[in-house]
Amino acid sequence: MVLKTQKEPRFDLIELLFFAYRDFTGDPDTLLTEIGYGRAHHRVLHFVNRNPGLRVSDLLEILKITKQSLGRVLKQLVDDGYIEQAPGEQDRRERLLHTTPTGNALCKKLAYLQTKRINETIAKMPDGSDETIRQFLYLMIDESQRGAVAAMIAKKQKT
Amino acid sequence: MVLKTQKEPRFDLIELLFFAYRDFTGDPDTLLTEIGYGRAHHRVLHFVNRNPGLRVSDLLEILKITKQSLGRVLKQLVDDGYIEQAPGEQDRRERLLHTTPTGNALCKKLAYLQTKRINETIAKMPDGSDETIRQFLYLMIDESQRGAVAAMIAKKQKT
DNA sequence: GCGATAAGTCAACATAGCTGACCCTTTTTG
DNA sequence: CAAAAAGGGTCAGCTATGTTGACTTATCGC
Repeated sequence: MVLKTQKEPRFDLIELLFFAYRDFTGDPDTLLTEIGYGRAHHRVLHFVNRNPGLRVSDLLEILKITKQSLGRVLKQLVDDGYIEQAPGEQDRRERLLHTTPTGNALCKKLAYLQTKRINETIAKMPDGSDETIRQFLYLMIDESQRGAVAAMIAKKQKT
Repeated sequence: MVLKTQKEPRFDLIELLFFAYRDFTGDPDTLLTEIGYGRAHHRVLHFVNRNPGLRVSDLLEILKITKQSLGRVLKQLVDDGYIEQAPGEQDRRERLLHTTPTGNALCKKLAYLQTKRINETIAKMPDGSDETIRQFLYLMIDESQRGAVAAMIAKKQKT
């Protein structure tokens, strides 16, 4: 008897993930385009908003992009008054990042669009689905990264 | 009493989706980079493989990109022998697309990587989670698009 | 004082999207 | 049947976002 090394390809979940993620990011994309920003700006704004006082090098670690790539979008966000930088108190080489009230407002607006889609989806599903979905997505993350993600999510939501 | 228009932002699911999708696409990305391809090639190869005899305009509809953007990657895939084009029998203006055996093999290899992650995840979850996840992802898709996605997934898996 | 670290910057390049303007072939339509 | 429409291809140029590599400045820690 032949021993199969794995079941059939899960084209269903592969394709569902593709289309679901496309539409999930489509909502904010529309708004961002209107103000001349892209998805890169969204990511920076989001993670700075969620981690006030973040160091530049920590942000690079989260986004896994280079200093030069970050530099371009971060400079725009700072110039446009969405993000501010403050020297670290202990270590004055650091530029601790945080959103301005305007930046926070934009971030909330973008999060609202995505939350709306999520809430509308979950409202159509049986009770308890929420936890199953969270668990699935969490376990889809590289094991080495799960701790950091869990820590960020556990933070109080300073909206 | 103030009536809230919505619950708090779902930062947990927003962030889980971001990181899960990043790692989900990271597996094939590594392999693709080795052969000089990007995620754009993967998408074209995947959808042609899943929909043999697809017309170019149908592919544009699925990917929602322009003819010119598609042209670049499609040309490479054809030149490299992963995809072939055949004139339509009824309408000879059409160029019906299908993968070659080599193209199918590459596609399977890439699908294997993603399926592995999915299967390992689901193996850690309670029975029945599978259906909840499928339902969630399906409902996250724009309502107008769901029919087309469901139809594609329902196809027999000619791996 | 000196090497390491945090951050910023300049230049050049690649990928993958876009618009606009054309062309060729084939089908459809008046 | 001639003209319009449709399927597909291609050229040129632009934008967004990622990459390397090299260098500067300020500050920290030993």
